[in-house]
Amino acid sequence: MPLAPDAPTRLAVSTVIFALRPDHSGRAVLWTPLVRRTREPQRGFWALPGGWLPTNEELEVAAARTLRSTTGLTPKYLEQLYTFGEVDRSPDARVVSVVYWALVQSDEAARATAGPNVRWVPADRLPPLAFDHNRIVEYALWRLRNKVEYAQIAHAFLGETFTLAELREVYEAVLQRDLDPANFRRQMIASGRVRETGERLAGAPHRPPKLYRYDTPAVTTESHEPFMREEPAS
Amino acid sequence: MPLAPDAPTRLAVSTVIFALRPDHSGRAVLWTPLVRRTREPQRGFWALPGGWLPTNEELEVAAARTLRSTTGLTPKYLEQLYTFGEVDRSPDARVVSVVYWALVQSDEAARATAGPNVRWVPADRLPPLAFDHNRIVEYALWRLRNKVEYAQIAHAFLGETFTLAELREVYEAVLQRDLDPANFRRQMIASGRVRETGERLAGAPHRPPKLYRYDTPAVTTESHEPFMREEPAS
DNA sequence: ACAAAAGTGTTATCAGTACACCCATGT
DNA sequence: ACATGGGTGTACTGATAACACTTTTGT
Repeated sequence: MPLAPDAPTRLAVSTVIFALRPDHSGRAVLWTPLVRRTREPQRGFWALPGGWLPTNEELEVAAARTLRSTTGLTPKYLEQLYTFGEVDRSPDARVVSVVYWALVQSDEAARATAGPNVRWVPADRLPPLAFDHNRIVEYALWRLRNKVEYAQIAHAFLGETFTLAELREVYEAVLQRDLDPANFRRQMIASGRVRETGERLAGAPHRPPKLYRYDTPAVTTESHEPFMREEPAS
Repeated sequence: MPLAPDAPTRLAVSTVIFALRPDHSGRAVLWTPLVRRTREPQRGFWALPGGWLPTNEELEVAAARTLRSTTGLTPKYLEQLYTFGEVDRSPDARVVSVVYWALVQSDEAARATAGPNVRWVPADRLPPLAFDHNRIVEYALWRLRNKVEYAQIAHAFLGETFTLAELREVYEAVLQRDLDPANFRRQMIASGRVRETGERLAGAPHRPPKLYRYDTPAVTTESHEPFMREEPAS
């Protein structure tokens, strides 16, 4: 069905959400929550959480609001990903989607409500999604894997304090390869991304590891993104 | 003036254009063309080329079209930059702008029409622009400077063939620092980004340099962006 | 004592950098 | 011949990677 040239273009906001969950073997892997479409077009298909952009709401706020109302989650990291606007990406109307990507803490993801219209799936084994959402998740995954190597975002999957083994587990899950514990430790400490809390995590049948916290970079050199936010709007 | 919640949100496409031009001392520096606003709001201010998104036109095509119709230029590289949508970025209505950035060849920039409503300015010494366009250009500059270090975009400023000195001049202009000619040569050749044409550039009072051309990477490993285009729509 | 993970030390390799030096051309 | 930029050689340095080894806990 060709679009009338004067038909309005609709503006939507969607978010690709990532969280770490153990897979069947206990290893942490990336999962993403999807919502079932309850109306046409593409009714019944799984899709990214999102919605139309209200005239008086900021893009990032709309992203945080829609993902919370559909999945119950509050992201610890939220960043604009890309704007998808192909003329034919939705069958009925011209829809331009400003897509964000978000990271949520693992324990929040664990207690997340997964009702009949919310489903968590491994991020790299998606079912066929509505519209062009498969491609969007793949791009978000690519961005996450890229960005985790140079930016301080891995701690967004973790709580306030964490051990270096936990942090390394995040990197390994995202990058899908094992990292040398010794070298990882030195790199993290040298990077100044983390700081010791002075406490240790006891209880395991081995030497208790030190606990670290994310170290807000004081006045480091040039940020990686001029207008990056530390905390998402919510 | 507060916006009515049901007022429509308008969708615009704009482009930050970069080209290299010699400054007063003959060194190449980045310039960008601006267009004068001929209607309210912000009439008389200089702004990025752009326009409203037609319902049946692709985003990237709209970017290429509006920049050609206002500046007469055809970009050699065109990529989405970011979507700016703050509620108050335009005084009268909610305007969401999908912004692209473009690189144009130097000789095309040289013969570009610079009428009374088109003005070229050095990219890092902008006058006060309309809306949030200063911030947008700064972000585009940051992206360009970042991306030139890992992606094969520098040749977009040059013609079909070029010497390594010309290519180095591009890098030096973008990065604003001198590069060692010997090391630059080795890095470029080792990267596989360029290939010898077999020809040389004679006529100068010194050893004639070899001419190179951009080497389309055959089946290199993982691209830097899953859905990057090699050629812009136009 | 032992298993297991935390944490340290040491070395090899590689990319980036600095800079000395030779090469080939037009004047 | 000589000035000028093209082009090659080489040595230094810092980051990464590989892996042997020591430390500290619960059982």
